[in-house]
Amino acid sequence: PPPNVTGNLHIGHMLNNTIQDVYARWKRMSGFNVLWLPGSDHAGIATQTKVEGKLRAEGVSRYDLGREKFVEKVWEWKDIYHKNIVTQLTRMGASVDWDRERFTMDEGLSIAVRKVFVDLYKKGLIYKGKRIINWDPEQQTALSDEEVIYKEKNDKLYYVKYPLVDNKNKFVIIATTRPETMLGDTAIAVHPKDERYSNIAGKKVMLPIVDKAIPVIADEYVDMAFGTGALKITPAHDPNDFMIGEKYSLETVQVIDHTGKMNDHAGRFSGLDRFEARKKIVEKLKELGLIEKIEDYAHNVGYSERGGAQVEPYLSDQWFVNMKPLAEPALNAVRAGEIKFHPERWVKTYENWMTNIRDWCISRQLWWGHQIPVWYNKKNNEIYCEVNPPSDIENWEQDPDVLDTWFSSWLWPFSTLGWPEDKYDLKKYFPTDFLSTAADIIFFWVARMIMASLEFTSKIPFSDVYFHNIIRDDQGRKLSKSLGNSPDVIEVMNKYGTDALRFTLVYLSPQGTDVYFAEEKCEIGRNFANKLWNAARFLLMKKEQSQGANKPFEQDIFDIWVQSRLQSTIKAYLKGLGEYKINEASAALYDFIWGDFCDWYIEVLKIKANDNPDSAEAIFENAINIFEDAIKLLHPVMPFITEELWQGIKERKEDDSISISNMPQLNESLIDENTEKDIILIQQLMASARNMRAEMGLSPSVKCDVTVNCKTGKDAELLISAKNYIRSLAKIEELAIETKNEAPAYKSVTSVVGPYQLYLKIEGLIDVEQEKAKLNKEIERTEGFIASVNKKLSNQNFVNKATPEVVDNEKKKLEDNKQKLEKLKEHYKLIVS
RNA sequence: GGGCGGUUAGCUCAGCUGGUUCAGAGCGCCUGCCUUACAAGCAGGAUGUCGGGGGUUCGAAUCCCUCACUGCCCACCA
Repeated sequence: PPPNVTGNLHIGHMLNNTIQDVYARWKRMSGFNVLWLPGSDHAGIATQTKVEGKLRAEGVSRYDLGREKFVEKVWEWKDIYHKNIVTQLTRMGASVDWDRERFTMDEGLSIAVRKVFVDLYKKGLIYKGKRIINWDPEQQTALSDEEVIYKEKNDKLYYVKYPLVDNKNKFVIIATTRPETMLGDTAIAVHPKDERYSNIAGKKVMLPIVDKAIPVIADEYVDMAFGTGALKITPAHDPNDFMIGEKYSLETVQVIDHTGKMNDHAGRFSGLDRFEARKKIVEKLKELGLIEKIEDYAHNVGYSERGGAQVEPYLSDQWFVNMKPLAEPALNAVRAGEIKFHPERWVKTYENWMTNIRDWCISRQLWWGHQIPVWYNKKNNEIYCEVNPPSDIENWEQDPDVLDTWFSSWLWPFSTLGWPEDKYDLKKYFPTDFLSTAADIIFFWVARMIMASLEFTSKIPFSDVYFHNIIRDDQGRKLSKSLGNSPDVIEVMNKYGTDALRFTLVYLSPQGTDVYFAEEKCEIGRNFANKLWNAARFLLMKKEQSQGANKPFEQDIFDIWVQSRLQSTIKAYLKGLGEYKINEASAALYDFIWGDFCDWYIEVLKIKANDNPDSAEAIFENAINIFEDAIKLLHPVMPFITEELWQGIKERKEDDSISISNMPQLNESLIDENTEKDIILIQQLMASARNMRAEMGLSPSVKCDVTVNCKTGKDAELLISAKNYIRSLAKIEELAIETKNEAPAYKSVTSVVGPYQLYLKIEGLIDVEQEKAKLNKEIERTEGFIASVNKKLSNQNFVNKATPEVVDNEKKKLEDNKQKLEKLKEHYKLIVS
């Protein structure tokens, strides 16, 4: 999807491009031929506005330059910003195919635009019509409905008295927010059932100031409850009034011109700005005693999305696309699930818009854009609409308007691949698979691409659409230049690293939410990168130190475990990416690499290598292989550091790259849930031992003695298999693993972990009172737990209705905790004695 | 007016196809560690009536209803 050429990459683009890059790299490493086609959009109004602004600062207007010169200036601007975008995309590591880069005003894309226009015109789906459209009086161009942003504004509601023609002492009072348009009133409307006006409907009132008699019509459109129940009708300056005007064949009188100033029909107000005129007209009405009252009134007012000017409903000749026929197949494609939205809820939004779709105003009175391929014959007003200009060009004049930017963007998925020619790229890469975009352009762009694709290629443009998160600042405010809360992406990359930023963004972005971002959050990614770096450095160092110690080593429980964890991680990773939950995929990697591999496996290997010096190199080589798999999985998110590490951990061929290596395949047979559970138990046991040490105030350098009473021989075996690791990692000198059920002879503190009762030997005195209190608390908690399980099990409903496994589980819980309670009580006695 | 979200530890959020990885993570905070990869680190710890109320169920953070607050989108009454 093409970014605009109007400015710099911001943090939202960064997220969007990272997401796209993750999918491109992931699929590429999974054996697919991936095309990620870069490009940029000429962004008609936005760009023209910027360039005009720049010229204005130099004291030049576009009219001074003339159309041709001005457009040249815009191309110059485009070149600068385009370079900027390329630099930034490269910097963030986007693995796009630069050879296929496109711009919406390329020759090829321009042909596609003209072809589409001509086809639609010939099919009768494009027409020119005089309508009320949204007019930007500053840019002096028409806008589509989607380009108008409504904001609440505090205004006034003016109550104006219109005298009856046949009785100048009687009035109809209308309420309006826009008194300046009254000069163009051609009727007054009331509701047919409104008794207040039943004897007035059909009569005439005098339009004040203008002193013209206008009819009072009765129409059900009028809301009796609003204002006075009487509505002034200004067909030239209000879309609803225009409708009523057509219905009753009312005259349209235009009083505001294309610059937002009052025109000649405004009489003595002619030449005034619309807002200035409002004041003057209200003054005049006051003078005439025709203002009943003025109230404060908050209402929604439309502004130009790009320029910010208050939009004027304006009657003019414009080009429109009849959207209904295009919308229907596009709606069906999404409803039928041919195109899937993620998150799915956007389907409703899409349906809602598509079912109420209105004609699209595509002509813009700008100079920057695709000029409409329509020529008018200078002599006979004949119309010529073709991709190429007429041969006798001197006899024709081209329509001066350009097309809405989106009229080229909506062709992007196929116009960039050579359409309308059916070349290799189009055959090979179209339809595409994946679109990632911001939800705010679902109507502007996504919906229209679907419509255009179906209309012109009979194919859907893409099968999956991901609406990415909106990035806000850490207080939840929108990022904006005026607030100064939009981080400079390049600066953030300089400070924390590109990979850190990329990782942080996707890690913090759960599907379908707004993300509160602050650059400090990049510490997450930076620290993670640092961890990776150090882990790799350590593994390599160890491997080198133990060169030649290649004796095969025995796989122990931790070796089986780490393989299982790796496979479980791959599974979660694939699931996350498949469901468009990149945060879950990246969290799975983060947890595995940091929590499992670094915190536990590497620590275990230190011990293992010490115990088996002949196998040391083999042990670390094996670890490096696992690490290599992990960084391959991570590569799509953190391309730079993973490449660097991948090159470093093994000998590589020149020109080889992790980005074209193969993703590790999921091997579910290596997932061993029992071993994973066993290791969790061992980890908990160690944590408990460490905790007891800490609570006893043992210095980390002091070793201690521990006895563990196991419930069964099998439980004991598990500990024996990890005995050395437990001793080392929990700093235990003597570790006695017993299956008997009595406390050791030495003085100790105790704790219970699953089937294990731990006793930590205490030298000297212990604080009996403190220990008693602790035990009491634990005993109470256990008793409470037993009571609640008992209650559950004595509930016949539970026993009968819950699944057998759940009931058995409860029974087991009860049994375990009863034993635990017993042991705790025994120990309590021991301490007290 | 219509539609769609959100409300879980001080902060930012996971969990939401109902039942021990069901109360979690990161940051922040407290304690102790320069343990021979990493102080951007390691070990340990504290903190929540899972927005209020009601319902369904043997069982609800998880499903339903309702209220409150909050964000967004669409339409727009002059």
